[in-house]
Amino acid sequence: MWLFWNKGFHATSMDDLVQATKVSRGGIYADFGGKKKVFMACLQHYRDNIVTPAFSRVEAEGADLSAIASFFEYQLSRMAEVGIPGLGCLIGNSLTEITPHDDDIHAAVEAHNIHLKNGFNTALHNQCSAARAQGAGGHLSDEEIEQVALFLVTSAQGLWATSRSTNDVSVLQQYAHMLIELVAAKIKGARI
Amino acid sequence: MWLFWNKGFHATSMDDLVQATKVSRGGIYADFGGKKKVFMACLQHYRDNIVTPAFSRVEAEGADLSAIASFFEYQLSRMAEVGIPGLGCLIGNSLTEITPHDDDIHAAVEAHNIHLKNGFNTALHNQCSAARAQGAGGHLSDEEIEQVALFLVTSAQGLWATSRSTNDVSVLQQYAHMLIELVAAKIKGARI
DNA sequence: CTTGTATTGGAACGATCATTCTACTACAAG
DNA sequence: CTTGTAGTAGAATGATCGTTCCAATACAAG
Repeated sequence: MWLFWNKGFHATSMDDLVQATKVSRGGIYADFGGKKKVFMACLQHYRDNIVTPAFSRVEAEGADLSAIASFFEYQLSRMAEVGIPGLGCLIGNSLTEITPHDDDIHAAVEAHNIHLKNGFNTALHNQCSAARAQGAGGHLSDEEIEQVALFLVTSAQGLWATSRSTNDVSVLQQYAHMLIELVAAKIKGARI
Repeated sequence: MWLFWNKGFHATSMDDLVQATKVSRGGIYADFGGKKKVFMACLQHYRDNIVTPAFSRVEAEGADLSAIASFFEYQLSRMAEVGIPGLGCLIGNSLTEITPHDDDIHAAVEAHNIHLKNGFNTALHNQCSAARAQGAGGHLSDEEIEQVALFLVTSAQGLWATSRSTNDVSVLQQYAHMLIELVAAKIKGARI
């Protein structure tokens, strides 16, 4: 998976996979059936083992905007850990490299985006409810909240994309902080 | 250029280029010297003929936030024109596909990002000056303005990336509108 | 018409690609 | 030990890749 994550689909050869996995050529074809099948399995593995644990804080019961902030900060810590420029997001990378030309992968990417959107959506609802309870704004319609959720999904794509080219982590940190700050302002109902 | 823009570097073959450009194999090698050279020339051509004209409204004398909004709206109109999912941004696509593995292309991407950041930066300065003159906020430090400019660059990457996978233009439109709205609020100095 | 100069289409080359196939090995079960 | 099963390494294959090369063509200059 790390190979696809780092180099992309086209630039990763079966030889690379054999060498990296220590699994024989025959074994890979017996287990998966082809390069694209391996890639699809990696996408699933990525969602299960990378995205879901990281996103769990947003999907937790009662998660609010601070959980969303925590999610982005976790991404940043991972980026700093791995080094910058880094891997970005496997699904985000696939999105630009092959999504327009392959329906299967397109579907996987779409499912992932909807997954993120739904998580953000409920957390934003919680945040708005809490804000209203405290008289601190939170007066957003369901439609507005969904728009903010979609805004966060696209923003995450921007963050991941940029993490593959910049060599300055602080740029990404400032981006994430400003993102949360602006969304918080939107929820508080700062006059716009 | 359209081939690279649509399919990416690795998925575009010299045969594709020969067929698309109606230029003979020998001609391409005589004029450029190799596939990567062609690609670099395409990057330059893209910056000169696509990015610069579109970005001119942001770089125009006295451009302000409305010019930035106009830039994003122009991007959206192009996307709607070409169809969604679309091409995204050639440089944004290259960023995720090959930037971490090729110094030359990395440098070209960085130069492009700095180009955008500087344009946004001066436009934001203008907007802040105008806001202060009208007593409508605009009290951002130079450092804050630069952060907002970088925020816009990364946001643009997110918009372009998403435009390659979604088939709903309205999602992108709402993203752009919210982006401008949030930045406008930030500049007005909405209590955050 | 005869040159000189580009530019062409396409063959040819070696490298690499994804995929298939064929021995060969390891090892548990009987 | 024999047998069955699973997994191994790696050769073989046909396709495609980027690149080089060359004979044929086009065409302006003389």
